[in-house]
Amino acid sequence: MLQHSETNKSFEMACRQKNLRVTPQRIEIYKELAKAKDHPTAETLHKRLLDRMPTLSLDTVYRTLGTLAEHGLIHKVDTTESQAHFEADLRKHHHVICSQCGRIVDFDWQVVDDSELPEELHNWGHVERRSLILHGICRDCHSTH
Amino acid sequence: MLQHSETNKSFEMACRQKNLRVTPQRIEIYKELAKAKDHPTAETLHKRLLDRMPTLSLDTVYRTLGTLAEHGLIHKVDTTESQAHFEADLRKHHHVICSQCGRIVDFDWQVVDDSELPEELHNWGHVERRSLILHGICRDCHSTH
DNA sequence: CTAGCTGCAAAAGATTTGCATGTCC
DNA sequence: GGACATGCAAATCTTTTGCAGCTAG
Repeated sequence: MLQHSETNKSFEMACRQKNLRVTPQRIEIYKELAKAKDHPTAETLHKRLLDRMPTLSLDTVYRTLGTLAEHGLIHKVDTTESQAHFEADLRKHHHVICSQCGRIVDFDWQVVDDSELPEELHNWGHVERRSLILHGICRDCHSTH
Repeated sequence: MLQHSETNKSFEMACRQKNLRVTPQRIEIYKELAKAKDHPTAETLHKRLLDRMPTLSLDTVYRTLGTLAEHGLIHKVDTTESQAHFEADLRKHHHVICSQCGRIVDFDWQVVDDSELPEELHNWGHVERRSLILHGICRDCHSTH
């Protein structure tokens, strides 16, 4: 993740580096995503931003998230759901998803990050990122049920 | 995966076990998915089946895949795409996805299957399945570009 | 200035639902 | 026979696109 108080500056620099214009919408969308811990969808982010930016349109949120993801400034979470979930944290990490409530939680697992990939992949092509998804039932849902 | 020539029988038994009716549509959809190696979408499967079953409707394919996935007879692939991809192979395995062409390829990686999960997950809840997604550019796309 | 972004409205794409009919058990 | 599944059509949900005006660089 782009760091702490630096977040904004780093984001603007990253945009410039990719020839993306720095607009107030992009800054706010990025800031909102960066501070979110719940891997929000475009719609969720849009709702959260409406207070601050009453004229922000949903399609701008979609476009912005798409553009940023395309340029690697944010990530789309590998999810089985119909709505796309996003995150600004670019550090290596993985996700556990509760099949019941759908909540997505981050965790680290260096075994997955650092082990050499299996032989059979050596001539598949170039692997850029490893993303593990654990499926299960979280404690809350399990005790509720 | 339910085995070879047994596929059909096993599938029917699995359905009965889950109290799902065994209908010709379900059998054909499952068979088509089981023999596919490309993790097809509902629409793709539907097209493939239309020759054999001209009256099969797309919404039945959606409903059937949804039902089977819900009961664990097939899996939805954890994908960042808008269209859902399915597979009948229930054995532990993982996926590499080419960001360019979108093709999904299976591979095995026992390190991921067998290593003990990180401490921090011990009180998250109950993890049922591990699904690793590798993102990258496949050899074909890389040489083309 | 001008290429790129935004907002609006409308379209497209993907999936779901209501209902009448048909079929599995 | 009755609960469940299917097919059709229509609705819904999610995302994308065309276009005219606006804005960052």
